[in-house]
Amino acid sequence: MQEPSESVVKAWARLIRAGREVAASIENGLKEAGFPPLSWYDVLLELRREKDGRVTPRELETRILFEQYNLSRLLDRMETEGLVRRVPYPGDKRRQLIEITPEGRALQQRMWKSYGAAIERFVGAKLADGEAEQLGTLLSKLMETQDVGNCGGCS
Amino acid sequence: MQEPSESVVKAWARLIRAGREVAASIENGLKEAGFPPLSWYDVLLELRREKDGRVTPRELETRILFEQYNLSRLLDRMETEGLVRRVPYPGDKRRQLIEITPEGRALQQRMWKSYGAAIERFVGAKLADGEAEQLGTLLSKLMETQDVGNCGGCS
DNA sequence: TCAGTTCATATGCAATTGCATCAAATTTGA
DNA sequence: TCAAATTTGATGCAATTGCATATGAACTGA
Repeated sequence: MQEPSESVVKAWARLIRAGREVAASIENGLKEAGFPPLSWYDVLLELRREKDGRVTPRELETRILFEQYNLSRLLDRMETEGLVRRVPYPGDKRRQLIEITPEGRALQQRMWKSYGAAIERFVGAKLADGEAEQLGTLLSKLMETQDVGNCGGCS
Repeated sequence: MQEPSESVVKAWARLIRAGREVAASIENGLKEAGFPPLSWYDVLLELRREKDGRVTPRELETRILFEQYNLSRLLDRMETEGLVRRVPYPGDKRRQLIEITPEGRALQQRMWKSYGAAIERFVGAKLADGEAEQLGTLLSKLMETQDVGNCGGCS
């Protein structure tokens, strides 16, 4: 086993701490403005990005990194509030499509006013020109299974 | 209100996603190895860093970014497991000191074997030389209230 | 074609978190 | 010096999450 270097440990610690701090600040702002949690926004945004405003729960799950059972219940709550609707998936009775309602679209737009401002305040304003780009690039290296490994370009 | 630039939004999104992905991977490893969650480790580590192995809950709270009531209950669980002990704070009967036990120290050490390896695997191995340093520097800009503002260096 | 497997979603129950509030001890300030 | 305010920590209760498993639908392969 390989011991991580000091700078790696520090990067990890800061990743977690910065993420939590910024997320807490942003969530706070939303809550004070009377909005639901960020996870609701994430769902609404993913749906809004689809031309027909529909996605399967499975797809949503991977996009917003939610556990299946948690998403199922989040959708329950959002459906109760009239923000989304469950509609049958043509040709497969196991599956379903989650569809955003007009109320859902409206909420997403209202939330963005508050959310976007918070992102600018707690992220944008703290970084100099080019640093956001740089940060994004570095973070993307931590994501996904980028271990090509056994078959990188094999024919 | 200021709209965040695209690169800022992307950096924010990746901050959250990368944090979650890496944290999930690491927590998974710990769980599979039969260890408690990371929050337990955080507490043990903070205590171990003190020469006498003691800190007040208030101090812990800010160091590990835990809500007071959540920390109170986390300490309940850890105390039940014999990893920490609550001892009276001399001169103030409201306060207390959390003290790490020998079992707590032992657990911290065992956890580090697994935890350190995971950090190296999911963070260190994904970054080239110097990138961890760079990432840490960028992330630190997002933290703390760096708005000196009203009294920066006033006499 | 049908028994076994896999897939998509839901749900009961326990653990954890969030919120509001409490109780006790200390500090403040008139 | 004492009432009011503040600080520290705990706790009842509701909401959320995690885990295990259920339910029903669709594939798979002899």
